[in-house]
Amino acid sequence: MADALWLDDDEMAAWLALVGVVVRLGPALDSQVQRDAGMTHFDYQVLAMLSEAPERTLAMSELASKVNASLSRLSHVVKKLELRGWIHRRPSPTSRRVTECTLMPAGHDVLVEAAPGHVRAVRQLVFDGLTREQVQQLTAIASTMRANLDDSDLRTLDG
Amino acid sequence: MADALWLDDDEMAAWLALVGVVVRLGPALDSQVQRDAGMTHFDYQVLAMLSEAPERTLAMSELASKVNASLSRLSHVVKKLELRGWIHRRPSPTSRRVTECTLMPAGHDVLVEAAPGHVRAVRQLVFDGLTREQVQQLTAIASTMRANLDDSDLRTLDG
DNA sequence: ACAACAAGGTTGAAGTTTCAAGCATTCCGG
DNA sequence: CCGGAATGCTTGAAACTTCAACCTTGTTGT
Repeated sequence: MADALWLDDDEMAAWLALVGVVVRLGPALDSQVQRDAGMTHFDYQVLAMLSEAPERTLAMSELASKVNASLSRLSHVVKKLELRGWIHRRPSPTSRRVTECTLMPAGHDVLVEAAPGHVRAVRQLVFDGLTREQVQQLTAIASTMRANLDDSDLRTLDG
Repeated sequence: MADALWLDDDEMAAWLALVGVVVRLGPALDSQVQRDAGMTHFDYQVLAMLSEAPERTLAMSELASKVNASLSRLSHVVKKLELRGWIHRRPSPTSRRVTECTLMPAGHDVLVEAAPGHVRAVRQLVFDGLTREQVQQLTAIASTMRANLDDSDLRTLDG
């Protein structure tokens, strides 16, 4: 391990800027959705994914992977959303170990009401001031990083 | 506000890629530092910032802003780290309402031990596979987003 | 001086996330 | 067809974060 050195200037600048964004983006989206719809950004994503699914229904596992969450986290959150009457859970007819979640009308309504504000927020917080070129650069960069992150899950990072 | 439309294809690609990164980066760093040093990435940052400060000492407020945290969050965490003997808190001699945190030798030791692994992780997770140009692009892009995010804190995003 | 207000911090409760364990169901090799 | 392993999901406890309330100390305006 010859590379125990810290980052060079360019990298450090990028690192600090990135951390600044990562640390603020979540909370910023959270507080916007919270204000507009009384729920978490994560709750919102769950409803949004269901609304785009066929029958507005997905198995827990599929839903979990779409919202980048652990099954455990999702299970807790879905329980909460079910209590609010926004989602319904039932054992799948086709396989007795899967649970299907369906977006209820009440959930769809609240989603529809929250959506415009959320879109505006994403535009303002993320894309405002970026050129079209930068948007494409961002895609490339983030995709590379995403691949790095996925790799490390497997090769537990030890080297 | 005529723009209640969702994102176009380029933007959507960037958005998904970005969310994928944002959602994985924190946990990935967390689990690395957890494994190597039995603490959170956030704990690590606190120790790291103190280690770079003059006298290895900072006021709570300064420390909070360096690690991008609320004072409340920091207070809870510092209490925990103090219990572990890594940090010491004392009222400032110069102003009776500020509390100073100092990194203790034990804290420094644990930090030194964790640092190389952390640096390796950041390199592998973030910079691996990026060209030098992309690193600079990233800085520009993230800085713009950071500015957007900071603005929105003030103008509460209502339009 | 004095009242109001801002700044620096802490705390407890409530909400969220993670962690480890557990249960039932399905798949697979022999 | 049997036993083991993997899959899908839930749960309770522990850890963490946020939120609102509160205390104390400085500051400001009058």
